Amino acid sequence: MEENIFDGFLQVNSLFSDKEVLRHTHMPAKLPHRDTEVEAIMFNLVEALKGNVPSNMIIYGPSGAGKTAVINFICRQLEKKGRQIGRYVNPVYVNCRKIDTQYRVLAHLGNSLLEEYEQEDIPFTGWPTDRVFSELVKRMNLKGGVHVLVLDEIDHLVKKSGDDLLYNLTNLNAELDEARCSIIGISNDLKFTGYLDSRVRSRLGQEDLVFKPYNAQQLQDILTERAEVGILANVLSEAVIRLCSALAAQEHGDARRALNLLRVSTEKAEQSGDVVVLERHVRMAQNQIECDQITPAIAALPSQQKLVLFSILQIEHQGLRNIATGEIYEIYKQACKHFGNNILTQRRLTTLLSELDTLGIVTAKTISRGRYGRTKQVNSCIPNSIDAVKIMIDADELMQAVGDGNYRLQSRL
DNA sequence: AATCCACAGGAAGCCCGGGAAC
DNA sequence: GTTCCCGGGCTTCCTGTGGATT
Repeated sequence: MEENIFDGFLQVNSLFSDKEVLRHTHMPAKLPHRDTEVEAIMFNLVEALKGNVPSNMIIYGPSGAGKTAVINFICRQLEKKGRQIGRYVNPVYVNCRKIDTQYRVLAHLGNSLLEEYEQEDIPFTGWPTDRVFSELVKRMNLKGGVHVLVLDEIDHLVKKSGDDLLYNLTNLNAELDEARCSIIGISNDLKFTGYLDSRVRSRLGQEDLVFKPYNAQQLQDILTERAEVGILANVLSEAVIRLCSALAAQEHGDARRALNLLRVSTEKAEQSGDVVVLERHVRMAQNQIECDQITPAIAALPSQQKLVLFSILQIEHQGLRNIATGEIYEIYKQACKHFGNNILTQRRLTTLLSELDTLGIVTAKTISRGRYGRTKQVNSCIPNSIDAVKIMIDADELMQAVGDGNYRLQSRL
């Protein structure tokens, strides 16, 4: 038979029985260690099934604490039950990190109510916002019932574009006569209501719920349960599961991270032709996950942001750490000249720097050096195994300029 | 205790491209 | 076509500030 490059890989015996189960997007039939949270939310949302309006809620908790999973789980059940008993309950989920302006959230909500009425799509731009809003009201009234609006990562939207949207949405019930709605906000930031107008705060935060991060033991339970379904028997030792749980527990109890770790570790074992997962596979997986996250993030950076990162790396290349904003700006200007880019203001650079910080590519801590002023103290956090400069240059036409720039920091000579 | 550095980061506004409405 | 609106990227102008130094 003719040889094919896939042959060797096909013959490898998979260690998985169902890999999907190990993805965080997979919805298990029950959610371990979240009983009280599920109950609290259900207790409120059951009002929708009785024809009343549930209270608005805010749900807090760090990433990977199961907030989104719990809400999605309940919403599915809610919708199903509603259909069974002939009450129209319509949960709509919006991720405010992806859909991050007032206009787009309203348009998304409006378009999710489209199907049966042959209305037009609300265009992604063009209309005045208040027209989108009244169109949304119209459609909700046409549908009737109770609409449960889930706004995930709501703190992100509020920080970016203020609380106008929430002001309007919490006022929705005053505009609706044939339908009712209630709002569930999900936030990573415990202090996020501080950014809200007091009226919005009181209307939105009728009920709060805080998700605590999972501890190592709870993560272990979650992993064990998923592994029973997703991974073949005798592939995993208890020690491996305990290690994955412990590592993820250090990362503020992130269940998503724990699942990834377990899945990738098993993949690593599979690739090395082993039939059991060992501790070293977990270490490999940890590395892999880190690289997988950061490489595309760097490649996808806008050119100007690449130049900022490039400047930081140039300075670090000279063996310096804890770089000040002014120093970065100095090198950044040289880099712009070298690559023939226009130079942005230092104010703009500050913002770009903060964005790199939130992306987790650098850490930028504002410190005071007393008489020598306040500044950000910047360090890159890219693992050594990644050649960030090469990634950026490969991914960007504007950075293909030839020759070595000779970057010098006057201030530290 | 007062000063003062080197910035942080908010506010407003400009310009542009994309699109709707008239 | 003109005129409206949104949002992103950016500049300008500005006020605020922690703590070493005076």
